[in-house]
Amino acid sequence: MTATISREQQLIEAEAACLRRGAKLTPLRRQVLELILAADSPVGAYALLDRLKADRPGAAPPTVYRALDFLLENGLIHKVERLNAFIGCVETGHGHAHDHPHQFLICRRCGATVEIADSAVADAIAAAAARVGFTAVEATVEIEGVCARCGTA
Amino acid sequence: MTATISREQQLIEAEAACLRRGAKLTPLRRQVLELILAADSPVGAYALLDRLKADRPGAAPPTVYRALDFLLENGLIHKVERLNAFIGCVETGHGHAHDHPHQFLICRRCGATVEIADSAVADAIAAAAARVGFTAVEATVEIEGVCARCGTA
DNA sequence: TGCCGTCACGATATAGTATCACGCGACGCG
DNA sequence: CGCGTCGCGTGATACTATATCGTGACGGCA
Ligand SMILES: [Zn+2]
Ligand SMILES: [Zn+2]
Ligand SMILES: [Zn+2]
Ligand SMILES: [Zn+2]
Repeated sequence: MTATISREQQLIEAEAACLRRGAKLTPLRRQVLELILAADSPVGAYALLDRLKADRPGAAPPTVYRALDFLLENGLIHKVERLNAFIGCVETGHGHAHDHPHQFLICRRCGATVEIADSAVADAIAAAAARVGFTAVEATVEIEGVCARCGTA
Repeated sequence: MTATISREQQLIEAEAACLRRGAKLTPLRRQVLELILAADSPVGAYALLDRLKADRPGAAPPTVYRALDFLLENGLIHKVERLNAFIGCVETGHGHAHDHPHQFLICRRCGATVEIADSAVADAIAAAAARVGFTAVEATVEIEGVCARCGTA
């Protein structure tokens, strides 16, 4: 399972990024991040809460939402709006910017969700916005369809 | 107020589109659509419910959600995922397709949300998906930033 | 050392969004 | 008339997210 290696690398990257930013990846926050990275699809806040309760019986909604806020602010995870769920950020090149252009591909059959960072899409969006005098700051792009695996099967 | 004229035109278009599709725009559904078109920003389901209750004291969540489902299925409105709110579709050219490529521009200052249909964005998205073997069916594109009015002010 | 501000987090309550399940009456059709 | 479908009323429930208060740990600074 190569995914395990990638997950651990992501955790190491995350700790490094927090160090650079002066942000504290506390045990609780790290544990929530681990839970998100361990899942193979986006995870809802209450699913995280349930899993968290195994270790921390006192965990409540604010516990997980505060951790999620931290992880979002530090660019370690993203929210998938269509699913009300959270997924780890795969971007490691630029040091987990607070916010970077990205898009999601969501498979309708298997639920797999992958993050891509296509600059042509980002450019087209910025251009379309500028054409009507709108200054784009951030864009949610969530593409539903059928992934390669499900398409051939 | 030219918007009023546009709204009435939208309602007429909506009725025509439903006739063509064999769908029934009942008084309740029409009223919900009117409420959505009357608002100058996207409206939440419970805001609609509150306004609906003025006329229909018995209205409950399923009342409005069923109407919203109908309007969504018939392409008369869209959901803005980032806001958990609904907005009228401005597309009248192709007869309110069940589903057409579109993008939203959401102003962070004034909350104004406008729908555009930029084919360059749609093409870039389809191309980016195809590049990784993904067949795009539908895409949510919600662009946050500053609108022309707020940018110059 | 003592004071103080900030921060992470526990704990309780509440707000906001969406769906389920049941039933009934209107309508269209054979 | 018998029957199926559909629109919608009604009550309950599930799911998602935030508000508020308190407390203990830590770090800066006289
Ligand atoms: Zn990312
Ligand atoms: Zn798939
Ligand atoms: Zn539209
Ligand atoms: Zn504005």
